[in-house]
Amino acid sequence: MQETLRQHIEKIVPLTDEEFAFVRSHFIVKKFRKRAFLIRKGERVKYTYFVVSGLLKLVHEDESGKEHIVAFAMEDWWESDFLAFFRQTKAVMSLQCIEDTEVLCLSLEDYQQVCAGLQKMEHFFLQKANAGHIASQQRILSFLTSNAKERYEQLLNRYPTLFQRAPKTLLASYLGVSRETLSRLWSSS
Amino acid sequence: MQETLRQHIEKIVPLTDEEFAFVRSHFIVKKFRKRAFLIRKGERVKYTYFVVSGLLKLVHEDESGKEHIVAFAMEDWWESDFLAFFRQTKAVMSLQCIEDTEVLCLSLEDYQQVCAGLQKMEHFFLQKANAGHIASQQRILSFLTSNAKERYEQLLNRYPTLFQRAPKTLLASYLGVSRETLSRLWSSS
DNA sequence: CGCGCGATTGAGTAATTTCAAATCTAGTGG
DNA sequence: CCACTAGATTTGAAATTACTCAATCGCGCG
Repeated sequence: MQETLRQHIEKIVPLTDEEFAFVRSHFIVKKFRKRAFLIRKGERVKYTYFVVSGLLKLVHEDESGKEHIVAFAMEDWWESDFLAFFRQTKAVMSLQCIEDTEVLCLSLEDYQQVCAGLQKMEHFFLQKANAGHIASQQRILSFLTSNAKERYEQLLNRYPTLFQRAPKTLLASYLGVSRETLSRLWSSS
Repeated sequence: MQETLRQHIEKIVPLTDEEFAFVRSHFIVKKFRKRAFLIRKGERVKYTYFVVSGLLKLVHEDESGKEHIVAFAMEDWWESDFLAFFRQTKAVMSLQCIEDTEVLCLSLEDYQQVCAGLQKMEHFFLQKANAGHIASQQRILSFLTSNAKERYEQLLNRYPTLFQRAPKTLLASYLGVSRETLSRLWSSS
């Protein structure tokens, strides 16, 4: 399982065994069952998570109790309520398992120690943060320029397995339309 | 003008005069008139920009020629077509002046040299990238959970000067509604 | 076999868009 | 200082799109 992490990091920065051991020592492994919460809104956000296997949803609940999916997270993704994590405030969103999931957990303190102890890792996280920023901007762009059907196709192109792994209701929530509308768009293509 | 940059950086990492001189030496100053383009879609993206003064829009044009505003950039903001900048590919978006604007330009090579030459600066950019990622996620969240009127109020709360500085058509485009709809929401509050 | 969850379908309603026309405003030249 | 024009904003009305709520369908699991 730690091999997943190592390969993931080495796509960006090569590590010696010793260096990886140092990095690895700051993470702890956790396993969660389907429907379990890694982060609950209102609570403190202890970790940022690297997903080894499984599928998660980052959701925000509005005043009327409706759920909105801000992001999915699958193998090789980092996820958290980043605002709450970095600022050490209460979570605004929840992070919940769609499937049984295994993650590597990194606390803010450990994150800082890894960055401070190994210059390469700060570089790695910079690359990841930039990639995350870019990905979010792409998603904003798709909200502005594409209708729900096009967004649906883009999503499935990028992450074909989601179609099998997540109920359509959740995909609709991610795309920002009702499940009924998604269903209708679906049949009309 | 370079003082603006220094203060901006020192909000996150303190710099000696010498260190700042090193950083500063990698930027070049440019001034643009209202309506001028810093980045044109289809062209190479040479720089990431730090806005010293003025106001910019990052826009994407869809197939039908309609403009969509991905982001505004004002004093103290960093902006670029980051995907194209980091990957050194053709711009998908354009960056254009809404007002006369002064920027500090940083090429990818200089960006890397600054990071490599001064650990603190890599740390600075990491903080900025994380902040940018978080801000984009907040915007996605507002698309999912708020209607156009609420998004409009949130925008004006966060950036009150935009109301004076940008034509309403552009605000509408940023919010993802037609200018007519924005006008109507506006009068009904 | 029947229960329950997810997905679909239908009908009516609400919100948004589009296109067109009317207003308003700031800056310019006379 | 005023009239004029270009750009920005507002308003109106019809058409489209998406939403809600309710009912139905389909399928896997106990």
